[in-house]
Amino acid sequence: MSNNNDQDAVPGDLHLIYPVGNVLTYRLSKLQARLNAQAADLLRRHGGVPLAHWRVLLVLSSGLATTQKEIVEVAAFDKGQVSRIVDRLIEDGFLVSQSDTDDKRIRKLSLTPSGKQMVGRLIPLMQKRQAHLVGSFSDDEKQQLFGFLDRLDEVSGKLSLQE
Amino acid sequence: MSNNNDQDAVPGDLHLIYPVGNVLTYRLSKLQARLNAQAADLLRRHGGVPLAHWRVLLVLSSGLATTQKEIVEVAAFDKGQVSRIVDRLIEDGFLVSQSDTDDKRIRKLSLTPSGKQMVGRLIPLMQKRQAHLVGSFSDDEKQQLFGFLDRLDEVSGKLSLQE
DNA sequence: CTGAACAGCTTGACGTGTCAACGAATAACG
DNA sequence: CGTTATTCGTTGACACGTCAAGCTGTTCAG
Repeated sequence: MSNNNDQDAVPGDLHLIYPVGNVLTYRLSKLQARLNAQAADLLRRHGGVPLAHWRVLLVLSSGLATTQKEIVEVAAFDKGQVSRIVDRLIEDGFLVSQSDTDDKRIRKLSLTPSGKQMVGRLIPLMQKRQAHLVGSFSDDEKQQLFGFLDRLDEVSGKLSLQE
Repeated sequence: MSNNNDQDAVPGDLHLIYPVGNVLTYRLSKLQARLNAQAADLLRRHGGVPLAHWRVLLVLSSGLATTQKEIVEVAAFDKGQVSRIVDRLIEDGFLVSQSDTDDKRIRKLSLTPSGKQMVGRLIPLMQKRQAHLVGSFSDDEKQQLFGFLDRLDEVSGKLSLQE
């Protein structure tokens, strides 16, 4: 509270803010960037698809979703993005859709042989990667890490601070 | 390895992969998304700039950088992105650049009064947010969390796994 | 001094993510 | 029934991020 002299606190050369790298959000941001780059690289080198496409394929191949709505629910993706990615995956021959249902809005999605082949080929690599990532963590530590993430998830939603 | 029967392992309905939400990278991805949304929201509601612009302004205001090269080094941003963002910030009147140096390639950047005012106004809010985020963490836990992130940083670089 | 190497920055192309407006189909309500 | 609300999906607009090619200016070898 009391923003009385907030901008008085800004002389010529400013705040001596935290060194950026120590701020949680920057750390997470950078880590995420590196992880994404690593995954994208792995996918690219093995003739795969872009990362976001892969994630959609994975969800579909797992059987947890067969429609775009379900993909959105299961994986918390944006429905617009999913719509476009599904289009691309169909163009690329990895998916097919049948609107056969009695609900004509719905696209029932399924992998083509080519799509299954791609997923089957990449899954072992991606699993190996996951193992590599958490490999140095004991079960206890994993537990703790995920607990921390859970707690951050909670506070990352509500931010009352006045308005 | 031995992809002998990878696609044999892909019947009609597939692998029963991990439930997505338990995979580290998905968790981080989602957390990051929420944190970004929260920050962007805060900035928007207080008449601020887009998140990426804010990050550039913050680095400049901290005195840790006065050129684009330095911004890139300090904050690990992409130089292309920084170039464009700086352009925008100049257009928007938050920054000025002088190429006065004896090296004519360099843009020396500095905040305008308007820029300083904006930063001065938003910094307390963003600090409050950071405090909110790590508020429930004891010093010990913070230590641990950052330790975990460090370890993940390490393994997020090298991925030998054959090729 | 001149040419090759390099440094700072710009630009293009593309992928990722988010939001909001919209269309079409279905469901719900009177 | 028919109107209204809701749902699934599409589309446009924009911000974010990454990579590589290209420019201009500087440095350094010869």
